[in-house]
Amino acid sequence: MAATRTPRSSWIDAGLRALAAGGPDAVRIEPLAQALGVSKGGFYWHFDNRGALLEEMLDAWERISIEEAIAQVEQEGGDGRTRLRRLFALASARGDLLRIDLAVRDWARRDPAVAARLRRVDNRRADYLRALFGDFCADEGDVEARSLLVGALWIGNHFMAADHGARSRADVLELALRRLLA
Amino acid sequence: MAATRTPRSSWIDAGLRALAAGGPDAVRIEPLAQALGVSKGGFYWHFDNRGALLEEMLDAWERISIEEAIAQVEQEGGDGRTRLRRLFALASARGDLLRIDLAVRDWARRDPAVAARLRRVDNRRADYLRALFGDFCADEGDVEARSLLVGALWIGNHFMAADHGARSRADVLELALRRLLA
DNA sequence: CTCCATCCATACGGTGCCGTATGGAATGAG
DNA sequence: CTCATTCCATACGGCACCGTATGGATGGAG
Repeated sequence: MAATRTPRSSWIDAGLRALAAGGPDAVRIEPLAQALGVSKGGFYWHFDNRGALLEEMLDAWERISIEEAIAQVEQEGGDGRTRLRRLFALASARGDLLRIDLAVRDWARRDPAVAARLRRVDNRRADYLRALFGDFCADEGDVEARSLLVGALWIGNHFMAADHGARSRADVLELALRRLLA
Repeated sequence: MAATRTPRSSWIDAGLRALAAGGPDAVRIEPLAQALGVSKGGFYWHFDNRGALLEEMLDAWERISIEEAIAQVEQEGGDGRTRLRRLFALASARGDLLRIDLAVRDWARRDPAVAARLRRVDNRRADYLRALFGDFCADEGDVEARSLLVGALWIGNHFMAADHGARSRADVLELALRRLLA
């Protein structure tokens, strides 16, 4: 075992940054190498090709996303409502993860393999949401509808650009969230 | 005036198709020409460069989106609730327009000029939503929250991949929509 | 110190696309 | 028919990136 100057993880991290900034088409080897201050020589020692990097980027994203959800579960408690609030706040706080998440979601619309990964992650998150809503909602259909609505609110918020007069987007978001937690 | 074998609109339409299928990076001149069965020779007669095509594509999208909204308004009537239902159904029906819309939304996250256009379109749509919800909602904050929620539901739905057990996505969507129209 | 695994620089050929130049084909006006 | 306008084919130079090949550099194991 010798040293590891620019390990795999460096390439994956840089790739995820590029993905967040410009989508999958922006993940190019030579610019990545330049951003890391090296030449692309080492890249092809770590990875077979560009596709292999994309795969491992998605692996990392999937793992992080699930760990993240588990970390939410194991957070200090509270009832369903307060935990939902904390979840929503934390999900918006990690801006870097959020941007990766949004990029992957758009990517999934074009690539079935990515869509399958997204499905796994979203099913995990949906399970968690169902559990939290189930804490204070009796009807199962209601739980399902509210889970979809908070998910859509969280995602859709970042894909809409409308103004709200005197109110800020955060204000309206708060109003909407309050509706869903009623 | 001579003939117009492959007019501007052909290039714009083809560009919008490519945009819907693969995002802005997928709008390349030479593949577009091949798809149209011509060489790229004519393209550079119509347009200065690739950027000019992207601009005109966005012009067309913006115009269509607003006309589309106006067409909804001038549809045969009904109260706010039924018109909201019709709006939601029609917005999902035009799959080609929907895919362009989603692509533009992701694009807007990276390009401020696109974001400005999206803002114009979304403000128009938000105005319409406000008017419809105002038909049966007294509280103004409630109107604002519901408008954001239906918008987010419509968009977010296409960026989420979760399953819902026995229920189909359409079922849950119906449940969520019913909640918002209550 | 030696040696080997690890990582990097450089150079190369290949590909796909951009934008330009130039000559020509098609089409309606007169 | 004549002719100018409109559109297209082809060829070209340039650029950015991919993936490969090859020869090192670097640093820990022994």
